[in-house]
Amino acid sequence: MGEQLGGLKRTYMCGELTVEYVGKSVVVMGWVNSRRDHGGLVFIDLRDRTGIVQIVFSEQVSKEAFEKVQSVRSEYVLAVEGEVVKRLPENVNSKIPTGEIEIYAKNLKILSKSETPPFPIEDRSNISEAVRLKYRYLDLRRPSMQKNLITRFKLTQAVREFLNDNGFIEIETPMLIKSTPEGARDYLVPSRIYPGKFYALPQSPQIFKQLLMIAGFDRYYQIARCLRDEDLRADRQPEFTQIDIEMSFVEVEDVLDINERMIKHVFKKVLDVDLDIPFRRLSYQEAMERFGTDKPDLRFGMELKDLSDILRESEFNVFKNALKNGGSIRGINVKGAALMTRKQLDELVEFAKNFGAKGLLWMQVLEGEVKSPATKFLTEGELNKILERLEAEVEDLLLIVADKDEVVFDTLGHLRVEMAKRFNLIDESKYEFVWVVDFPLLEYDEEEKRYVAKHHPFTSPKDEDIDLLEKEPLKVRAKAYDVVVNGTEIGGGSIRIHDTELQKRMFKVLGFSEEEAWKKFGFLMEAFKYGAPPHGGIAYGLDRLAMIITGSDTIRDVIAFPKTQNAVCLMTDAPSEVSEEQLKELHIKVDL
RNA sequence: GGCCCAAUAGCUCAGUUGGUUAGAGCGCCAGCCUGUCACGCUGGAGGUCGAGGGUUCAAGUCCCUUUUGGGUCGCCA
Repeated sequence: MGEQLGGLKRTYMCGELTVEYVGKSVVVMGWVNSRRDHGGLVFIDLRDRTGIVQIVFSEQVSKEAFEKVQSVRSEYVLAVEGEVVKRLPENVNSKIPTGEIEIYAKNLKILSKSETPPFPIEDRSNISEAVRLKYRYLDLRRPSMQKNLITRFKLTQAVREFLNDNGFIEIETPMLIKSTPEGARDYLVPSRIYPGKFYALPQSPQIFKQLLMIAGFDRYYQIARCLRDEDLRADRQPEFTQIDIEMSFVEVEDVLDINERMIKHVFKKVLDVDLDIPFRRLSYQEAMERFGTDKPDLRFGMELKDLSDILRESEFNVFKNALKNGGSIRGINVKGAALMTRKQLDELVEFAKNFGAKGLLWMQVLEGEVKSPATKFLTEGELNKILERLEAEVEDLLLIVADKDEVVFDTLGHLRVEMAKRFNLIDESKYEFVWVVDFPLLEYDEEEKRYVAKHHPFTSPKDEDIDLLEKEPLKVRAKAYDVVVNGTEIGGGSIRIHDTELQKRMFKVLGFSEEEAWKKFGFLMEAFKYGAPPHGGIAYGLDRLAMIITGSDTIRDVIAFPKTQNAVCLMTDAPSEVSEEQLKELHIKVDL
């Protein structure tokens, strides 16, 4: 059994001891990072969240402590009382901040023993995700994970600081809410009191924040947990956190402006990075045409170029069909990549097919010739114009896709990023922010055979496009915006509809009958009747933002207890079966 | 739901064309060591090769099924 503290007080954290403390009697507490036993002399590196300090045990200092330390092993929890001593110059460890001093141990308490941990508690070993998640509390003991969670904390502090100073009020909204159509699959919670009825867990506080605006809170924020029952990715967890913000009496520019200032504040506070504001702005249309995506990575060029006009008269069937079907022909220029092998090129074609492209046309621009499966189908004039349009030079690789616009953009957009990664074109030290604005309000859902909201059904159309709502729904642009950094969408929002009539028209376009709309969103429509201010806001993916700021590859590394790709918690084994009694109480029969 | 990668000692991995008793580094255990800090030296323990089935004289290795972890497309307003 471990010893009790017995009144012993910690006086310093391990990482804060420096030469300034030489001569002081101190008490430190922490975990054994490592033990180096030299027989007559034992070194222990003691670790807490602030760092590591070396403790020296020898018979001369304390026979009792020296004898006690013989049994100490990795990850034992110790309290050490001793004197801070300056190390001899030849013994200084310049790799750690406390490396100029050490503690001569006079008194040792073994507060807790530890079995040998399943993996070493250090940053340099890369342990499989499964083992890390099963022993998450040990994984979180590693310095890099501690740093990540502390950075995340600083991030939320900086956000709160800014919003508090700018008149925003933090308000909580319910977790047990009404299930509404549209959007992601809900997590459901059965009601015990009302057999057969369910609450939903919120996908976001969207409707509640709008109701808070109607209630007159004017500026609201919340760091809110959101839940969506959809398939996971490196940057998606079933539960995640949003920085949720809403403001009254504002237009698009007002929202963008205050958010730029907030992001600038946060980056300064957390990373000491000075961002230039205002951020660049791109319309959705322009983002798609130049980068093939609505979340462009602006740290490098390689922009898409439209070749349709050049190939208008082409006899090549691939081009002809694409244009005939209302599509386009576009390409990118991968500088200096011409010398790829045939196998690598074939792999690129396969890569392109992932995004629905039927093929990918490559052109190797070589000294005096262009190697490509397409050259024989092109006139010399066409070829030269393509080279000119893509600013091709010797050793460049041109990649061309002809298809529906949607497929062309998606394929080239992904190829652009993939090639930039392969050829190391990305400056990792940069933060390239951009607002993508003027999103389409609606898109057509082939499965459901109806229009669906691209953002959400409360998003306001642009004033000048309102009249197109019924006539040409796909042409209506929204007062919606996303903030993108380095190719990752970290936040998005919109100015909302605050008018009952317009909201009704919107529901109608979405294919809801009056009754349906009223049944699902009646409380909101009702609220609109009593004086709704113009309002809008934004929501950030806090986890993604933390991922960017810490330079992590996955949001799991900035979440204390994440789930696997199959939405399982390996530590607690959730989800799990529940007792018959629990099910009975909820009037639920499991049908497997 | 589709596609791709991985699974061998506690951890990270190697294991050739199917062929003797499955290896390495780290960790662990024991002994030695008063200046290490990825301590060192000597010795030792440790394996259901993810699981099931098949082919074969013989399977970690080939085939099928399956489970788990990861990546990705669909999906995620």
